[in-house]
Amino acid sequence: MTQENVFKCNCPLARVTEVIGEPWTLMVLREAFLGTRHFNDFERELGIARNVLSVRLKKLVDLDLLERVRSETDRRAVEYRLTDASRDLLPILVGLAQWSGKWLCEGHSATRFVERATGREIPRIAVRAVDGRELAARDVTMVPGPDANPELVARFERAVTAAGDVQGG
Amino acid sequence: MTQENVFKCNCPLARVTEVIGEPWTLMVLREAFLGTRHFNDFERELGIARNVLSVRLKKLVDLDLLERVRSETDRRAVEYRLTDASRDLLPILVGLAQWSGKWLCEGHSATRFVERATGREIPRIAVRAVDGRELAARDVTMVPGPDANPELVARFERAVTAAGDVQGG
DNA sequence: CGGTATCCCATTTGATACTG
DNA sequence: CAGTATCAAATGGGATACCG
Repeated sequence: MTQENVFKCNCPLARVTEVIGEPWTLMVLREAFLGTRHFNDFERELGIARNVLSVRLKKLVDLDLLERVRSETDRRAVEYRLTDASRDLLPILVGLAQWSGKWLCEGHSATRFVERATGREIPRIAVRAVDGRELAARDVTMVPGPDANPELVARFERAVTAAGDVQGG
Repeated sequence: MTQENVFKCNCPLARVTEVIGEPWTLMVLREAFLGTRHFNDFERELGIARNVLSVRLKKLVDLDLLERVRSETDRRAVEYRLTDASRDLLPILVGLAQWSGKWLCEGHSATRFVERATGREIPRIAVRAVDGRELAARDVTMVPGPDANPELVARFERAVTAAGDVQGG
């Protein structure tokens, strides 16, 4: 099977690789969150090749993660702006940065996320139950939804009957 | 500048692309969360080429995201198990799946995350302040930590002075 | 079972030059 | 400013065969 087939399956995690799986894309989004709006600024800040940047921006616009609008102040300029969808990525970006800082950067703290109003650090992103309790990996499980493909459903059932510790390890 | 240089900078978000940026890696982790432990099972479930899988597993072990242990039941078999670091990715995976389900899969619900004990759906992953309030993009900002590289620090300062809406758009 | 080695091929990147 | 066009080079995936 080829990569593409897996990604086209009904798994949302697979589909998300379209976005964050592409090299540079996460960095482009970071820039957008940092306030970068213009093609040339993305290029300069990231040092990305112009053709690659062009393709990435197009795709992000296609996916509705960036909005391409003509600047109001300078009619010749174009601005790439965050959308509701990309703004909704904030918990992911914060979570990724926190996780990376903890497990990949080994104590280095290059970036911290803080609440703008108070300056206080954002607590770790966590999985919580409806009542707010924090949940560990073993407390959580995936179940197939109505649109799951039959293969995945079968796998879930096998996994559940085979062992209780699907998550934990 | 080449891609590698950017990623080697002190940005945790950049470093994280080493993990989730590689094609297949997210899928391998998904499999591990689903209980897959053996080389041949990863291969079969994902349809990934063996050489690629080999490289991915090695890297994940290198990064301490998988632990390679000899099976206790069958001495010849090898098991790849989740580690504390990879288990700590749960909020990210849940968040990504939720986000993808909402913005990429357009109403399709192939997978749902539920609390194992109650079967109730996991609420959306969110950024919260220390007191538990949910924060929006505009409420959050990044600040350079002690180990930030000077360039990023300068950019933050420029961004802050230039506009109040670094995040919002 | 758990890989490694090899080959071929497609894609993609980066650099650069050019355009409206 | 905001791209497009082109090209050489590197990378990286897939398939397959082989090995302890």
